[in-house]
Parts: sequence; C-alpha cells; structure tokens
Amino acid sequence: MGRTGKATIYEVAREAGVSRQTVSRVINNKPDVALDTRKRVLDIISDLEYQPSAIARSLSQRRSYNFGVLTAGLKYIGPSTTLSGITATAEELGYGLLLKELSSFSANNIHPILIWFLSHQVDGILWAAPEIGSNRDWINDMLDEIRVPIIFLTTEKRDDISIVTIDNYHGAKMATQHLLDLGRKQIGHIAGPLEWWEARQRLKGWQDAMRAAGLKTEKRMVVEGNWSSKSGKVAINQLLSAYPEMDGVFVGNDQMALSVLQAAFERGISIPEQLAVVGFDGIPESEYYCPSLTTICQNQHHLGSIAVQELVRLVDAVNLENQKVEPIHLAIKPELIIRRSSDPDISKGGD
Amino acid sequence: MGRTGKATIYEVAREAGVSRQTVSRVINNKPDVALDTRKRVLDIISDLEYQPSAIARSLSQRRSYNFGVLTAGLKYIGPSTTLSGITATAEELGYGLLLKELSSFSANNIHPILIWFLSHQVDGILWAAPEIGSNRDWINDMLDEIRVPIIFLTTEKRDDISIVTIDNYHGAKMATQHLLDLGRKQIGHIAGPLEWWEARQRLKGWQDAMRAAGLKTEKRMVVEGNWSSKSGKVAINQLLSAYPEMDGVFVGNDQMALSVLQAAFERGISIPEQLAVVGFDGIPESEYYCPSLTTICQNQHHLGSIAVQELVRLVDAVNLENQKVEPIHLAIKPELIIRRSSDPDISKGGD
DNA sequence: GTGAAAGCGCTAACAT
DNA sequence: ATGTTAGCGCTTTCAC
Repeated sequence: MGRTGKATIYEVAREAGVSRQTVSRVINNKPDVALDTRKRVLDIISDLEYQPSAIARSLSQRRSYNFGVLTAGLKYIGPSTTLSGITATAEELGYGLLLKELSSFSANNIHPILIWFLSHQVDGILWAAPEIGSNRDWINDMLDEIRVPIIFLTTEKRDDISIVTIDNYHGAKMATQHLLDLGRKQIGHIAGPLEWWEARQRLKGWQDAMRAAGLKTEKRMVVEGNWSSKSGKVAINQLLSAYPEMDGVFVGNDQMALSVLQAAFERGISIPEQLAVVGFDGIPESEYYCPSLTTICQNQHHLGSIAVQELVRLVDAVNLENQKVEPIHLAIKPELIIRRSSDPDISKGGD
Repeated sequence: MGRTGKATIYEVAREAGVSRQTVSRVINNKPDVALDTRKRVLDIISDLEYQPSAIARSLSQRRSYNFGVLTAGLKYIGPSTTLSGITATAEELGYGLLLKELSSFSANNIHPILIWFLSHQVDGILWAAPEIGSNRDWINDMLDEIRVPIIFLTTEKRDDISIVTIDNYHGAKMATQHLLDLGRKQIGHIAGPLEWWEARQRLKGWQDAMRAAGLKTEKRMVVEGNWSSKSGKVAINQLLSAYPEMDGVFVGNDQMALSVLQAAFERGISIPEQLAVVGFDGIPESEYYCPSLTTICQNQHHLGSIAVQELVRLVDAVNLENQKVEPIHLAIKPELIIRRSSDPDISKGGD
C-alpha cells in the first residue's frame, strides 16, 4: 500500500479496530493482548507496511536505545578496529550508534559533542578517543552535566569514571623482558608521541623492565616518534647514531618498526643477529615484514566489544535496578607474539 | 541551576515572559524577533542551561539533520579512511551520523538496516560498503521504499542510483601501462577476490592495458588473493611457479604487494631489476616497504568527503527547491606514485 | 484484556 | 514582532 513508514500507529489501530495502545502493546511485545487481537494487528501491520518511528518512541520514552560514540583518528588502524568491535557488539545487544570523530586528536571543543549526544537522548556514551595532552581535563567540569553512563577507553586511571583500556604498561614490560631474556643488554626505545598517555605507559614499561634487570636507562636510548613510519625512519637513524652499541630495540608501534627494518636493510645491519626488534600493536601486516616482526598484540576489536558490554551493563543497572553502580576499571592484557625479528630460530616468513 | 537538558522550551518561554514560538525563533535564528526580546531569551537560555531536544525537533520537523551511514570492514584501512572523510565533511556541513557496519561484506539482510535508518528520520543515506557478489541486488526491490536520497560508494554504474567511486579500472590501466613503459613485457597480476567489483575492475584494467600493447593475457598470469598479506604470500609463490618468466607484476593492493616483496627477498629475486612491482591503494606504509613500493594511490578520505557533499546537494535540492534531481555519477581518478619497487633510479627509501 | 486522556518537546501555519 | 492552535507518532497512567 502506501510506502513504508507512511502509516502511523493510528492508521493501524483504526484498520484493526483497536486502540493505539493495543497496537503499541503488540509492537513492543507486551503482555495483556488477546492472541487473536495480536494476530489481527500484526496482519494489518504487515498489510500497511507499518514501521514504528524510533524518533517518536525516543521522545515519549525519554531514551533512544542508541549510544553516542566519540572516536578520533579513524584513518589509523587502531581506532577503526576498536570502532569495529563497538559496532558489532552494539548491534548484537540491540543498540544503535551515533558517531562523532574528533577533527584532531587533541581537540578541546568537547562541549558541543556532549550536547549533541544528549540532545539525541543517547542511553550512554563511549569515549573512544585516546588520552592526549590535557584532552581529559574537561571531565572535571562537565562530568555532572552528563546524565547518562559514560565509559572512557584508553584513559589514565581515575576513580570517578569508568575506564576500559589495554594494559600498555604491562605490554611494554613484556616486550622489553623478551629482549632481556634473549640476552640483549643494550636496549633502546622508539617512543610514540609522549603527549599520548599510551606512549608514556609504554616508555615507562621499558624503563621499569630495564631497571628491574639492573640496567640503567639513559636519555640517548630513547627517541620520540609520532607513530608514523616516516617518523620511525628519522628516529631509528637518530638512535643508531646516539646509541651505536644498541643490540635490541623496543619500538612503540608496528608502523615505526617497519622503518627500523627498512633502515637496517639499507645499512646492512642484520636482524635479529645484530639488532633484535620488537614492535607494538600486532597489525596483520607485521607478520609479512622482512623479517617478520615480533610484536605485542593488542586486540582492539575486543576492547571495543568489552566497552559496549560494560556500557550496556551500566545502562541496565540504572534503568532496571535503578541503582548507581561503582565505576568500572578494566585493563586488557596484550600478548607477546615472537617472530623472526627477535628470534633467529623462528621460521622465515608467513606462508 | 537544573542540570543541562532538564529545562524545556516551555520553561524558557515562561521565564522570559514570551511564547514558546518566540523561543523557537530565537534558537533557530529566525527573523521577526525584536532585538531586546532576543537578548532576554538568550539570557534565560544560558541561565537555565537550556538545550533544545534534537529528538523533539526531528519529530516535529520530520527530518533529523542526520545521515545514515552503512559501512563494512572497518578494520581495514580503506573503509575506515572513507568513513573518516565522511565524518569530517558531515561535521563541516552540519550533519550528524548514524552508523551501521555490515557484519560480513556479503551480508544480505539489508532490510532491517534501511528500516532502522528511516525510522530515525535520516535526511539521507550513504551506502559505503563495497559491492560484492550479489549484495546490490536488493536495490531493485527496495529502491522505492527509500524515501530519502541515497548515495552508493564503490558500485558498478547503473542509471537509477547515485554513485561516487574511485576509478579502479583507470588506476589498473595506469599501473600496467607504467610497467609496460619501463619495458616489461611479462606482466602478471595478483587479483583481489573476484567477488569484489573493485577487484574485477582492476583485473580488467590490467587485461585491457596488456591487450592494447599487443600482449596476450593467459590464465596462468593471474592468481586470485583475498586482499590479505597472507593470501598475497600464497599468490606470489603460485605465480612464480606458473609464470617463471614474469618480469613485472601488478598487485591488487598494497598489503598483498608487501608479501611479494617478502617472497622476493627470501628467494633472492632482486626488485625491481628482476621483478618490477606495482601495488594499489597507496597506504602510508607502502613508502617504507623494502624497497619502497610503487603504487596507485586512491584518496579514500576524499571519496567519503565528496560523497557527503553530493548527498547534501541532493537533500537540499529536494528540500529547498523541491526538485527531483538526476542521479549523480562521479568517478575519482587515482594517482600513480612511482617508487623504487618499479624504478631503480628512485632514491632508496623514505627518509 | 482494552481504551481514553495526557504528555514527551518541539515547530508549522496561521492568527493578531 | 509575537502569540495561538494544532499537530509530529508514540508511550504512560489509569480507568474500565
């Protein structure tokens, strides 16, 4: 008949000879509708190709069954993989998603985004942009303006908010310890941009692992990159000059590690014999580098998925049980994947 | 005062001693409000921390200023880069985004997604999932159910829908022609999964360029991969056996090309001297491969951006000028980036 | 089991 | 320049 979405609950009620509430009960699968009434209504609904308006429902019910998601740096594989985990799990649990992306990582005009989410009656918010510089400062001022549960990903621990993150510190320690276990003692580090909390955690993990092994960490052993392969190339060249006796290097991410391999190749440095390399992230390509890359694998898809699950729990707690829940703090442990760039005994490449 | 979002237009009207309509005029920046009335209302608004409800506005206005975006494969860099272009331009042009991701590329349960978008009063839809197998078949049945403008990305041309895409065919011809210009005559191809329209276009570009050069294309010169580095490794090994005289290869994407370089390295095949390699995509890392990779660069961020711009044009045309517009067909030309994997005269690596 | 009335928060179309 | 009326399409509450 009329095109989908044209019919309203009122038409259905009229055609079925019942009231709008009865139709409402049917479409929401509520009890207290006689079996044959329900059937009659369902028939009319399919006849009329009736589709309830989510907007009207949101207005009346004062909730939308949607979450607001704030992301940043979608063109990088990490954030987009996390988002992918978010979409999959939200779908599974019956929630839709409103998406905003920060135009720059350190953008500070947070208020309009929050307002936009809230004005759309989101049931909860996922703050999936990384913590950089002072881009979490707004929390102090605005936390109580937010009337819905909110979960922050990849954020330094604080007691007043819920956080789900990867344990970067632990991952970095594992990476460094792996190099130490291989007998390396001159271990450098190419850090991510230290404005990033994650980069600082990884640096700290390297430092603490070195110190725990009785080795000292000097300034010249660390160079800061910006996650890009390009910056990695600059960094490794600088590091090789400043720290020529280096026999192992923990690189802040796999992209920068790629450039370390390229530089070594160009200079005739053999990997892993002369220089053992460990990356961080575990991107799929890392297995196909020359040589394949030892790395700390963080499952960012899982991160997003867990975050949604926890957010749903918070929302349910508030709505169903009407109880305020304690903030959640989860840190997912990453995993060491040993490949040829650190261990010569590993077979040559992916196959 | 009350927490943000608590106050309604009614409270503001009462406090300011005007009607709701006047408040509405103020918040929508409409004319016909006296300067001092406007000021008084604005003061009350900021006193009460009033925030209009986007939901109520959507219901009443029968539009939401939001677009529905369907994506797929966010964990891959292509789709997520496109999404990034979409978010940036949507933000710029004043639109919000409702996001859905297909759980698998070839998923066929499209109807619920469409219904979900429409029930949320989206002003338009961006279909940003790639065309694979028969996953566009639904268009025939459902196109007239969709009451809003819709733009398809990366879709084979058809006259009844609007399409914005990269010109894959042209890119593949450029890649192959580049190898021909270098004097190579034995040129193989590692294709993407041929279920994908893009993969078929790239295959066709290779074929046509070869034929135009008077060279014949045989079955054994082509191996099908699935875009992953892993599949690329299998493919290049197979190709080297079936087509040993090969002196150039056009690889369907950069990830698979990475494995070609790894395989060549392991077998002692020198690149580009013995085998010239061209990839497709132009991912940032490709510059840092060993050796750096010649590739066809497609600007997917721009693709997403253009798609949004065109969608806004369609929406405006319908709303403002109330005119039906002809479907749009745009094909963005990709760009050849020459690096060391095809041309030995190029300097060594990124620096 | 079912229905009537009131309302969610806003805007379009008309008054004045 | 401002106000009134009547919705937008649904759900909640309470009555029957």
